[in-house]
Amino acid sequence: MDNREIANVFDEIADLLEISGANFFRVRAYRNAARITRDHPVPLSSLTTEQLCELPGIGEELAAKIETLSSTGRLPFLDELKKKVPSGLVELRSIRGLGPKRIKLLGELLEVRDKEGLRRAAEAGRIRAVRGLGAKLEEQILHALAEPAAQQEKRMLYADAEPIVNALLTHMRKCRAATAIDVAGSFRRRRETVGDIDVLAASSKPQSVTEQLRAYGPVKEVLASGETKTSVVLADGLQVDLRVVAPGDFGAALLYFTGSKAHGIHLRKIAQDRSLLLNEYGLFRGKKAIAAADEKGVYRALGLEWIPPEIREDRGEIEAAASGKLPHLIARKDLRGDLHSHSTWTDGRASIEEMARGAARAGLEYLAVTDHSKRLTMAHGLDPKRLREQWREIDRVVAKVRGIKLLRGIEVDILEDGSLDLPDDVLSELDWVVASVHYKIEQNSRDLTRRIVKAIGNPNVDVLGHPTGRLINHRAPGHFDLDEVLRAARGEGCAMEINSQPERLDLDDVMCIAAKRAGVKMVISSDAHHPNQFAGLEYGVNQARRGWIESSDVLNSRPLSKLRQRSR
DNA sequence: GATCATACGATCGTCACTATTCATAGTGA
Repeated sequence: MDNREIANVFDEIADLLEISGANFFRVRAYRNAARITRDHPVPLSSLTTEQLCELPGIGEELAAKIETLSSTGRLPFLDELKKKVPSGLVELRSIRGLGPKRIKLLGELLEVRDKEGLRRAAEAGRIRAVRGLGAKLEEQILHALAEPAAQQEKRMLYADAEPIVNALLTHMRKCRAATAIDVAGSFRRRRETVGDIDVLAASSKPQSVTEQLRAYGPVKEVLASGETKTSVVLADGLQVDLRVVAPGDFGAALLYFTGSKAHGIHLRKIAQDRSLLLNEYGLFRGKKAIAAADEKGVYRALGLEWIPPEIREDRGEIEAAASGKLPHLIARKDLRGDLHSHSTWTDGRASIEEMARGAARAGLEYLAVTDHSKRLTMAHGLDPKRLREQWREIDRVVAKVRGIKLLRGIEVDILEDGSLDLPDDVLSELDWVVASVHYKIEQNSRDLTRRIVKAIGNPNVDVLGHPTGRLINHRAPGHFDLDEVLRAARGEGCAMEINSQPERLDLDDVMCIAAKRAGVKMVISSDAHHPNQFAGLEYGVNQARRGWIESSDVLNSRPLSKLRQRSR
């Protein structure tokens, strides 16, 4: 089992323990372990018991469970737990108003086992009869059960949320009573998906700000609305949480609501160690606020440099900030070129000339035209003959379009046995070769690892394209031994792509950290199929920043002359 | 379940909002 799978087991245990009424802190220990496991850049199966116990939050008990899972892929403890708790109860957590206590109660008193049982109980009016519950909750439950299932769970892609957030902020900023309006939460941390939108306002008249949100056109439903806190649901299903604080508290509140949760908890612990109290209103010594108005001031008062939101995940950034060793995260302006793009020669929607002009408009100095190879028949992949014809077209565009250099490239398919879809003599004539897996990605880990390592070993290959092949919310990442692939990439001087397509963002943040540790260079690519997709490089940069990536880690932050000088 | 450290047993983040029991428990963030 790899780290992700172990993390999923710990989350499952936490879910089951929670509704079986276990100690709250025991549940939290499992959730914490899940996070640590998921975030760890090295396979836990490669660590000794002592090394596992050194991880903060992992003790003897959890270390033993990690070892059992790594070696056998099973955990008797989980199997036992599953026998005791009906699995249908877990999904009731997605219903607003139902937490562990009430679910346990419903299970015991009304013999509810799943959503269907809950529906029957609610329709029969048996929920309102339970002491502590009432008619309001019963209505709320029926309302939630009537929602289409698809809308309930999925997190929205960052790129899809972006225009919604921008429109919302524009509306909120029209409110005169607010001196500042900003977005916090996972959106501010630039996570690849967002669950809800946290909006923070500074105002001495919270009522006016609350009214501004409630009057927003797209608001479909008001979930809760108090003096300083309001939650609404927009027509597209996205939840918005508004918090209003006094202008003097804005920095502390922004820090608090940006999260992540783990980052905040760690900061508050540092505050405690210094006999201070940190909450959303400020950093206090006794009753005296020593910092609150701006984020930088709060970090400074805790002895820390300001930490960019993208890396606030408690993955070592606080220790780095304490010792002045924060990374200088890459920015969009650092990118000088784009090394993955398509044209109408295969599945792109614009000509090479249009793509070249679009790249120039996006401020890029060079662009690799990397259409598909012949195996990808549905994209009309190129064979050697058509590829050579394409070079003449590239030469024609180079002569015509100023301000951008074009590279002859290919996105060559990695075939099932790890060989490439074009002969070496053709590949060796190209300026830039992206090698990608496009089919049979679901093969077992051993075969997929061998396949990728073999492709990386071809000296013509410059970068591994969208390494895991995942599509967020649609296709799970391919299963391979990341360590082994990174070792091969390091040895062969092959880079890893960070694909900027919003549903790919592949490598993900944790894998970026692993690649950097392994000494592998990266390439942030648009994979643009249309000129308007060069703007999407921003999403790849976001992901890279979340993965602690600096300009020096990224090949296409170099000028073209330096890119070509790299040694293999 | 992990961590700290009067080395066994206490502590683990904090706060707003809602519903119902109208002072408190549960939830959600």
